[in-house]
Amino acid sequence: MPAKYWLIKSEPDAFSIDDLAKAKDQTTYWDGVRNYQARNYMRDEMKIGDKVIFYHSNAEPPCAVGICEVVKEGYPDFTAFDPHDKHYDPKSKNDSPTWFMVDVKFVMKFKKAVTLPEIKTNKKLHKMKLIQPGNRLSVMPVTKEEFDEIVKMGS
DNA sequence: GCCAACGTTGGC
DNA sequence: GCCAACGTTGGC
Repeated sequence: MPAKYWLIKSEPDAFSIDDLAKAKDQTTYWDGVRNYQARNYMRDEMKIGDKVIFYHSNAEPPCAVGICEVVKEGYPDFTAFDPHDKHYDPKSKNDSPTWFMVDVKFVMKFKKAVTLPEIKTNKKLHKMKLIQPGNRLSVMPVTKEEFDEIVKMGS
């Protein structure tokens, strides 16, 4: 199975790529996703070694800022079990979790952030889910071509 | 801070 | 099962 390519969004105020680079083992668990489609991607399709674009949403400007990779495949998002956690969800039970997450590890930060306007004006990226109206998925697949193009724009 | 786009929830 | 209300996301 060849590696797949993904894009994950984070608000830099909450968790930025620099936070990931500084994290223990430069690795974090991608918790708090409470969207079924994104959940399915993490639970079923993201595999160890898959490459992931790290995207800053709600930034000025919004931009792709670097790359990380999947180091642990879908497992229950335990933050959903903790009533004190911001992402607590009483629907999710230990024996039948509703929500899943993966672990990602820092790979590199782009020399130059690739901004949303740049992505929108690049013809090769017109098909990206990211720029389709109304798409608010925080985890989404990208093609190898799109991934390579963004890496090229960022270096 | 605003608001459009959506997903989810809950009353019926 | 419909649909209005509500909450969240995320660009601007």
